[in-house]
Amino acid sequence: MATTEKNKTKKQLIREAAARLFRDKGYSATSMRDLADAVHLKASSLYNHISSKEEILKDICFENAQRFLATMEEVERTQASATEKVKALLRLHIHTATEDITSVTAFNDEWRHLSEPYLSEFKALRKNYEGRFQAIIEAGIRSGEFQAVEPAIALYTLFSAVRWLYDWYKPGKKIGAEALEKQVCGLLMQGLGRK
Amino acid sequence: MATTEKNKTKKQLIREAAARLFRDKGYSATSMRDLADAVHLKASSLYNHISSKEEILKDICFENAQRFLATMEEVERTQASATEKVKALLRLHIHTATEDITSVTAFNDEWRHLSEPYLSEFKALRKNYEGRFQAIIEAGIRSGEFQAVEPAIALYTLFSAVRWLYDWYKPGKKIGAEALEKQVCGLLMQGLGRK
DNA sequence: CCTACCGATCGGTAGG
DNA sequence: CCTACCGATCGGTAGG
Repeated sequence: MATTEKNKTKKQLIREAAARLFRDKGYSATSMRDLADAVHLKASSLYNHISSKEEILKDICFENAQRFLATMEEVERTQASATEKVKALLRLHIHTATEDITSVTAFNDEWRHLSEPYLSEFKALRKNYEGRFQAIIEAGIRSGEFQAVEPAIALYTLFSAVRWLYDWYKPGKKIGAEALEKQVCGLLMQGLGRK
Repeated sequence: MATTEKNKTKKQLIREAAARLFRDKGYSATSMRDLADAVHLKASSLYNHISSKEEILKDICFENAQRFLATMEEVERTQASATEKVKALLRLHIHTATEDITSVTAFNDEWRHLSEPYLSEFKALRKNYEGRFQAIIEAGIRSGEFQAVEPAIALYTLFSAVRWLYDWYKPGKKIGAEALEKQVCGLLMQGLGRK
């Protein structure tokens, strides 16, 4: 029905405006009045499209978690080397950080404002993803592709190394998306020092 | 006077409890009642020691900024190679993240809740530090010590690569502070891939 | 250091 | 989709 379609669109608009506000001010400092202003509604009208502030956060967090896990599944199924697998995941992180406004919320700390049982559920998904990422790193160390680092340290260093992108990479930047991925991957895989 | 000494101590206790709460819940989600509970006072009694919630944030942010700039000054004065300078700064970041509870607030995004003119002032200090860090990276590229990466990309990658430490490095961990610094520095300078 | 309390703002609902 | 409004909670003050 047309009404359903329209509602869906509006809900999507609200969600994206919310993601932008959560990124800029944080979840707690974003009021429903702020969000309403951003989509040119009164606060009470938001509730025709969403059921609560937390629902927005929850949807954003879990949608992103599912997307990352789906890519992990794909990467695991390939017969690529550990190096190629890590690079593929890094590219996913970089690409998402620069292209999807909602990903920042899900990965740069706002998920902690989820209440139970969502908080535990989200943390479990996150831990699952991290564990599988770490397994790839461990396989790479065993195969001799990677240096003999502590896998957990490597995992979290890679993870957070790309966390600045969301507020640095603006459309106006001279560097292209591909060049950015190449530089960051290169830096993390080869290091800053010259060979 | 004894009273002054006592007040100072209590103020320090409040500040540390605040830093812990800001880290765990974020600045906005931390209420003065939360903070009062943490130091076993009523909310109104906090105001005998501090003048506002934002004052605590402001003090934490600027104190950390000054400390980082002071170390930058020291590092710049040495005649060390770019590699040694970058390592010294990385060690500062790693050490601070694991040892000083207040540093998280200043560097992991809570500073954005400062109001003007403090916000602009803090951002200027931050930009100053980043510019000087980037100059060291540029010198290292010119001298041939570093790969020919985009300096800004290298800067922010190093910067955020250590941002996970504050919630991972707990006293119970088996890895020592020195080993941690060595591993993270090694990873960022040499990369994950084997030579 | 506390009790008592302030106006402002919060997320959300009622009712049309 | 709006006006009108709810109880709860916010940062902070008065006064002792």
